[in-house]
Amino acid sequence: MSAHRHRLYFRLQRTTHLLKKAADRELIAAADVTTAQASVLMIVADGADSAGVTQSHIAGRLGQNESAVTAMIARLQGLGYVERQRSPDDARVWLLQVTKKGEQALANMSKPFGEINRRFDQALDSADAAELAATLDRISDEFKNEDGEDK
Amino acid sequence: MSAHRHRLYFRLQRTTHLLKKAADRELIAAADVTTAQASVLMIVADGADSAGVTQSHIAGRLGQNESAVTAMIARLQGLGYVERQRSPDDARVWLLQVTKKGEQALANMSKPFGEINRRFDQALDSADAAELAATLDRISDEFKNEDGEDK
DNA sequence: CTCCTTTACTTCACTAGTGAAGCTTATAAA
DNA sequence: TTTATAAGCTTCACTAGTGAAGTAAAGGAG
Repeated sequence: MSAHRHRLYFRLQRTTHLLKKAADRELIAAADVTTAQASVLMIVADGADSAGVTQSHIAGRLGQNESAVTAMIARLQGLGYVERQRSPDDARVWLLQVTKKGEQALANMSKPFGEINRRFDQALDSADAAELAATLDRISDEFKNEDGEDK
Repeated sequence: MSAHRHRLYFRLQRTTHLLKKAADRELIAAADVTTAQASVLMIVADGADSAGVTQSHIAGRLGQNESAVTAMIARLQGLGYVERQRSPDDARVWLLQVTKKGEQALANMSKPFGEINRRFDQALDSADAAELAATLDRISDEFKNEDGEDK
């Protein structure tokens, strides 16, 4: 009954929504990307060593459908932040890479993200932050399992 | 640096997204409403005593724009879950009320919500739940302030 | 009483996601 | 080898939000 008593679903939803709204404003102002675009861009940049990241990898990372990634990559391509080319090994998959313009956008993000994190740390002390991260991971584990990739 | 170290923004986003996805599936199956619709319906039902709830009240509660509420109420009206009539005191405002069909939907929600909360409680003990609620409220307070109504 | 600002809601173009259905390419089994 | 099944991506119709711009009614100086 604890979750019900604390209305955890609604609190989580509302807090995350507020945070996204604030973060989107700062990111758009400073780097001309949304937070959703930033997440994808960072995942692509992360796998830069491995000669390209696939769309299904991104979907798995974010817990989203592949159709969402298709649409997002189309927007990022349109903005000139990522490029894609067919994998030589598998004719179904696209390998994604961040363009120069994408790198620039990533660089421009660090300041607004720093600002967001500063505000986070203002609301939370170090122990709270660690506790929150652990709690969120436990909830994710509980709810990802219906169709959930991990890793 | 604590927030950064724990990638709190991404964890919060991902966990909330996963949770919404799971909750939407259960709610749609059992009550034929989405979680977003459920939130609004519950707020309208909450203010049932006061002869009607305004749209801006809902927007303030959820931390959303009024334009989002306009669209949502239109959908809920189309589904037959809410009704609205002009306030006698103020010709600008609509007073919202839950219909019989809406009450039925609310009744049908309690089982799936119970299920969601059961899974929550499986991942979290009682102390974690209280701690999480408090932490989320602190974050909300920190980020709602740019254009934030409270109450 | 008029003018000005604020409040309540709407409209529009846009981003961002879901789930179902479909296409193409890989892969494994008979 | 054929053939069935799975994997990677796409398309479609839909929900749900943002922010900017607009309309109409209320309220508060002067």
